[in-house]
Amino acid sequence: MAAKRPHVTRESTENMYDPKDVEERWQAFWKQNRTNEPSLSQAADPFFNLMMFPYPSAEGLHVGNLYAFTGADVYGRFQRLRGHDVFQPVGFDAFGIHSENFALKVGIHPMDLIPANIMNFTRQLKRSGIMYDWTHTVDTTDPEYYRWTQWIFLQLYKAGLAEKKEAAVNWCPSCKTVLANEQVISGRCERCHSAVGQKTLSQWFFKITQYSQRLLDNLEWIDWSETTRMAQRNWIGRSEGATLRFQVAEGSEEAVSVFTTRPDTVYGATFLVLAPEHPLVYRFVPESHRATVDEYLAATAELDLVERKKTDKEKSGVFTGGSAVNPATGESVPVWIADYVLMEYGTGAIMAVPAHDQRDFEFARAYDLPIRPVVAPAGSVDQGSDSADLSVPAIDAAFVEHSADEVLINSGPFSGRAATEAGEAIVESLAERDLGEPSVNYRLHDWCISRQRYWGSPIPVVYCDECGIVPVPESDLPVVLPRLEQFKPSDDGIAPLAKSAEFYRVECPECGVEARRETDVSDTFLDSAWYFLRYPSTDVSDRAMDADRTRRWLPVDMYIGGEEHAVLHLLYSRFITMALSDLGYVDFEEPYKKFRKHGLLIRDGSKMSKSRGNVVIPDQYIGSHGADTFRAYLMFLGPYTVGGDFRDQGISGPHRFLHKVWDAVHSCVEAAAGAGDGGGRELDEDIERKLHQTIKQITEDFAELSFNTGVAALMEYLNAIRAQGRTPLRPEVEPLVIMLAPVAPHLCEQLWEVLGGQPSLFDEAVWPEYDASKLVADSVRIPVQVNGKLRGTVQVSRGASADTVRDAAMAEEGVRRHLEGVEVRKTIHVQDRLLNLVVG
RNA sequence: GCGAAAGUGGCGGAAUCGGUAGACGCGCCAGCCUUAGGAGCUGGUGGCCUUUGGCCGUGGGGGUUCGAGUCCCCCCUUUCGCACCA
Repeated sequence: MAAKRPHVTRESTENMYDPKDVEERWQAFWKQNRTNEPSLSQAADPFFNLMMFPYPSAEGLHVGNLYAFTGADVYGRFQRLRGHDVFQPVGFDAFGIHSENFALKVGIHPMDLIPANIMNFTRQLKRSGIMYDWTHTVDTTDPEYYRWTQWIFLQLYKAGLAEKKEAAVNWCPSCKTVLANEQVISGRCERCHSAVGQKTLSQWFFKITQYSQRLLDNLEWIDWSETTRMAQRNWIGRSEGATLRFQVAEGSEEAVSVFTTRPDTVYGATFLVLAPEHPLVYRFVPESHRATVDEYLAATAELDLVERKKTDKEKSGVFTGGSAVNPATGESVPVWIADYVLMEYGTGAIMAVPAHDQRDFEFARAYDLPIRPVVAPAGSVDQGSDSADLSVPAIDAAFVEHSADEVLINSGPFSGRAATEAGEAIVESLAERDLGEPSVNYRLHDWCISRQRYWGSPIPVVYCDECGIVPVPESDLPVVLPRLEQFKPSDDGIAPLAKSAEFYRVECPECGVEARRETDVSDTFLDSAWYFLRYPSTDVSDRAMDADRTRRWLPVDMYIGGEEHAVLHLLYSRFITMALSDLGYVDFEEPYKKFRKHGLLIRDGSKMSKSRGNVVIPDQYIGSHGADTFRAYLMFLGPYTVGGDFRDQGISGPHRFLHKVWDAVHSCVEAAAGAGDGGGRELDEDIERKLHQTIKQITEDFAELSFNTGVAALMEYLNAIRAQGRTPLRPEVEPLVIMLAPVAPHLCEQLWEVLGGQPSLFDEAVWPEYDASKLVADSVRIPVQVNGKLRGTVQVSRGASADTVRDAAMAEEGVRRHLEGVEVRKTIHVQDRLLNLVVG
């Protein structure tokens, strides 16, 4: 039996790693010493590390929340160890339909439920060791918070950015409230997935569309995940084209405007289609057609958005009986109504060019309307001629190409010109007769913020018969949400607060006559659109934001959150910030310097859900393994920005690792005490190189949120220390403790102290720097290939010449065998990397 | 339909200015230590074969190259956005 290698493991059982003890001790220390509370008014090197605040559900903290927070926390602690003053607050996004529905279900009032949930969340978060500054939290349901949400509404109102208007809005029949466009996913409510209908109601809108172009332009330079920027770009949906006017009769003042991206095809516009909701619909309907039109409009009104927006259904529509004038040809074209034209996009009316638009083509086929080709495929007609035949070709689809190669036909003076260039010329000529102009259209809509629900911030407005809409004076804020015992939403679109005379009866702030409060509450997304602005100023009671602190801490340095908010929260908060910037309240227009999305956790290969019964309860694992192990496992199980698969068995790897780190540090200190030195002897060259390589790797990995490879590198480094087969030395383990600290903060605080450091490590320790000259060895082992296949390796000194390497390679048995009887025709040598011998 | 990302051992995943594929971890196997072990330690672990050696191998098929997981073309699959957007 070979001699046993000395174990790094310690024999003694005192000083066993007990996560529970260690974690409780350091959590108490942090609290007592205010370790996680940077000086908001004086910090020299501020770094605002923000994570999306949770909705405090009754089920408690979900492992998905904790995954997100842990990654953000590792990043924040890393920045702190690198010398920044890190402000890392947390709060609760506690208003909203979700809480309200849950409260209705269990019969507990949200005003009782939410504080209990928040307490529970707070307890769970504190256990997990996240570096929150608990002295600066927000709770969106606290009147001291939503007072400023209401204040923001007033600022936008005064600036003309909030407007009450009657509009066809999305109505969720199950949540019994209107929804913003962003909350309708494929025709369904994002909350409850019911098919959304449409209602015409008077609602408050924020004019986010006024910011469309700026919101789009800034996407070019903000440092965000590319996929998120893409999602916003798509959502804003800019398209360039022209607005053209089809007069109701030759020379009439009255006209139907259409938006088109293909003005080059206007000569092929053989009919006009209005959305069923278009205000001019009845302008075209003679008595003879009234009945059929009525019938069609009634039928479409019945459809919910899921039905209405099905793209695979047959096109349906009805002839109005009227006609309008094609501005290019001067021809009279029939006006139709069809539900494939949407009131919410463009002008709610289109010029139909069946030959060159697939939808128009299908509609024309269904109703036997004329199809006139005006764009010829490249090469099919001679440039400059107009010889194409006017009969409809036997095509079964619209021809939609339009590059510089396609040529216009049947287009009067524009025939024979390239499609792209002719389009601009046509618009120009129509503009001369005031029948059109170039225009840009956006998909983005104004943000409907009214909600006919109870659990939200009241919209601070009063309606007076004398004065009209009167904003609540700022000095009267907050408009407090009263405790209503009956707060069920109703089908009629009337908000629960409308049943409380005590709430809505009010004197007009301007003239003093009896008036009525707005009884709708605002969208939860308004609460969350500005919460990060409040964090540094939570202890300031006379304004939303303290100017000095805002300047010091904002914009946010790093924001980490889920991609699901790519077009909701992230777009709204950009808009609110931009508006506040224009109003002079902040001096930046983009709220987040950097945004990174994290991935999603799945469990054993499938999505976590209550119905599958595979939801991970963090408490259970923190209880059994400790928060540090749980954190390390979450960070290790996959790439943070992609997500990963949570498997119970996997947690033991990081658990063992932390135990080994504990043992290594203790045995180092014990041995050093026994030897009477500090354990601070010189490192071997190999381990020193490994250390510097590790520092480089971890520093780069943590900076780009690659926590899984970072943790792996720490494990590898510890393996290298242990493989030396002797008691670890202080210069080996000390950097390990510092670099592991972001991941396992409690453990490392303890070990830092064991090493003789002054707590807190996060105040005292300095993130190690690597020495580039120590990254590589003097001698390197490089692979030798013959015809690209690996045949051996050789050890040569760094920088060795091709000849030296080849000589060494020739001495290798495995290489020589493959060179027998053949001629080396070519030698590829990449210095310090590889030698490839090409033989014939 | 459009757009984006991704397909690597039994599993989670490393490695993409082209240069020793499978780091790290789980699991598994063997040994040690133990009254015992679901603890700990040591070693091994992509597949196949005629096993001091060799062949194959990163979804499939082509290509470029001395050399391809990585670059190019085609195809398949999955996931996620958007979706009658005029």
